[in-house]
Amino acid sequence: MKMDARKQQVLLALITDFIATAEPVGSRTIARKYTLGVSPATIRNEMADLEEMGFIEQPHTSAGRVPSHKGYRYYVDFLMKKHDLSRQEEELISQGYKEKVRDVGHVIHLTGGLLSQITSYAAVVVTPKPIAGSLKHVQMILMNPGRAMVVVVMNTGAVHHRIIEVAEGITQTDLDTISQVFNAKLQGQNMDTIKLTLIKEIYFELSKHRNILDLAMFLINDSLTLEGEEKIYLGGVFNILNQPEFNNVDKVKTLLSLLEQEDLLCSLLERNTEPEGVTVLIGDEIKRDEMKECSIVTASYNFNGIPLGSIGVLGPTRMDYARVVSVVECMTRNLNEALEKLSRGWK
Amino acid sequence: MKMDARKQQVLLALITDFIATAEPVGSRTIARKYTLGVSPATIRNEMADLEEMGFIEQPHTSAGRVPSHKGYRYYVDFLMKKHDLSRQEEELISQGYKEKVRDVGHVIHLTGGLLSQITSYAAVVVTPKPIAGSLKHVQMILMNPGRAMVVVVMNTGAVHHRIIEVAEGITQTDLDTISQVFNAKLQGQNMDTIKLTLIKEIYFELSKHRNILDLAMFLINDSLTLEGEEKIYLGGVFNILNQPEFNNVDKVKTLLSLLEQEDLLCSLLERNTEPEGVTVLIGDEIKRDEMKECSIVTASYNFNGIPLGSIGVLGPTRMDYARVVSVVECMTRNLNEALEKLSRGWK
DNA sequence: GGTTGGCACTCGACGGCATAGAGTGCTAAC
DNA sequence: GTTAGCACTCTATGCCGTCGAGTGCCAACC
Repeated sequence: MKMDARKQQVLLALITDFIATAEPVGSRTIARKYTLGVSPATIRNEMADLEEMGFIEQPHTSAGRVPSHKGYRYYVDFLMKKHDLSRQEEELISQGYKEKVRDVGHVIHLTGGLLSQITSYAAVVVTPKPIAGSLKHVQMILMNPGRAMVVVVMNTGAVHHRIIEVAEGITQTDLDTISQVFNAKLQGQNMDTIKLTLIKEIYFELSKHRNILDLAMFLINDSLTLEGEEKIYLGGVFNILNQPEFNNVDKVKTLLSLLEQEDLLCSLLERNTEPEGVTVLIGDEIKRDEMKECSIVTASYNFNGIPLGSIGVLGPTRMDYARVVSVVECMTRNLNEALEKLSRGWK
Repeated sequence: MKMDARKQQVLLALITDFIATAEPVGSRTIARKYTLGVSPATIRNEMADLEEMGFIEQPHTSAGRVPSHKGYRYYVDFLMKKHDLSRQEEELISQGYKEKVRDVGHVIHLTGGLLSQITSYAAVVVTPKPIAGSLKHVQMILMNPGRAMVVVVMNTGAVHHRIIEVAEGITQTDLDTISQVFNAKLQGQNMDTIKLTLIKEIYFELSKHRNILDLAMFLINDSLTLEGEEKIYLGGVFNILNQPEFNNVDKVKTLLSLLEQEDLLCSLLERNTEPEGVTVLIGDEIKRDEMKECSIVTASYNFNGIPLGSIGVLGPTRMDYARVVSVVECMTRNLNEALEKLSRGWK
């Protein structure tokens, strides 16, 4: 069987209607609401074909049709017309970013809030990976004998810190020395370079301070590997409870228990394959049984061309893809700009 | 009408049973399951009295009785027997804190996770207020012309940072000078003292650097007032969806939308009046209509005797108060110890 | 050959009804 | 003061019949 223009029209009408109403769509409804110029009987025939092709399915014999995941996929790839955001929405977004921006974490939070507010679905935003960006400043502070705090500032504006154990004899002066060497040698380098090529150089430089050499090595190997420190912003979860597909407490429960596993959420968001642009994952494409009735729309945001993290929207498979994709695109642009501003200064 | 010993027995039995089963409790049930030595008819009479006194109520004529908020309050204040935690639970908690502790934020996260896991309700933990504790180190880093990052490290191990705008002409050397003065003058002071008494001193000290004086003043007034920066850990929300009182999606929705308002949650947790020990807020005592079917058990944790923040458990009014109070007490103790360790070093 | 109207059939949603069961309050007896 | 008995109330449950939306198929039509 071949997909022709009229089948596309019917599929488009059906999905559009289902997204709007959440009710199975019958042939009569399509004939009445969408002017295809044919009778319900004809549409019934087309629908039977579409069902055979796997694009739509029937919850039960005497109900209308509902899009399948394959149907949504076809819709997103070929049929969907992105409509531009309304004046009002554009306004809301740029207004949100007008606010005085304090730091990266703040911007992330802001973005998540806006995203869920505008789309009425749940928003997920992953904060920058520490390895992204380059090192701006390292400072070590002796908290009390045997314990020091390492503070690392990245050029992205992200600040990471960690408490480490040091030998009892180490003084703040020793730590200052190390900090200075680190700053001199490592400033402006990105994390990969730091780990791979510069260990030797520092080793040499610090050899005159034999007593603190071990500490320095320890620092490089342990403290600066700040991996697994991504944080996540999750907001607007109550939004998706407004969706009729979540009027069942059990479904809400499985979804919520999944959303509380931050690391899992991170890995989901990082599956956006396209470097530029928006990725849409529909239903079982997420490869998680608990989310087979959900879809995720993600995009990654950049800083100086390096992908820092991702933003995403999570909703039911019956999500308004056209709108959400537009919003995510727009938000990514705004976020990139905001980060740019944050790093370069305003005027 | 006067509360006598037998009325107390009946009330205790009724509340115990209701907490366990979530079903209205009838006179027959109490007579059968709890050996009070009297017949159902007598219990019926006592129950009629208790209802008149406002401790219990009837959902409808032909149902058993259910505790009122007043009843729970009486239970918590006078009847409840705290049972010690089981060997297994104690184990679980201390095991959780065995893990290598990285920083304050990490401990907070850990605590929240354990709390929700053990109680099977939702856990809320407020991170330390920046004003608590004393200043350990200030560092200013020029990010690019006109923008600097201020990093403040507290003796509690908390690290706060913020980006500020500075005059274009300011160099890193200028910032180092300011940082040095700040550190010399402010180290070991708490935030209140800093704000109130030391401005003058620094003003004097820096007067030789006229050009950066304005910046210094700005910093003190703006950047160091890190208020409103409390973060919150919220976990185990899906737990309370297991409670039968939340099998209605509407209730879940109102609760969730409330829980997403972090500032509101903070203010709820900070209502724990008793400086030492556990505070229980029952139903409408929370003074929030959306939470009139919830209770909150909170306690505040300390560092060197200063209250830093609060931990809390949120569940339905039909919560197992005895158990939760014990757990919160135990967790507070453990958290205090962990913070102590974090600040003093292990051995 | 594609399109259309007609018709029988299917299946879930909804409302009414009867029944069962739990629990109470009252009364009279102990 | 306590207890047993009894009539009464109210909800939950399950069963049915009806209604309506929607389909699939068939025959007629352009």
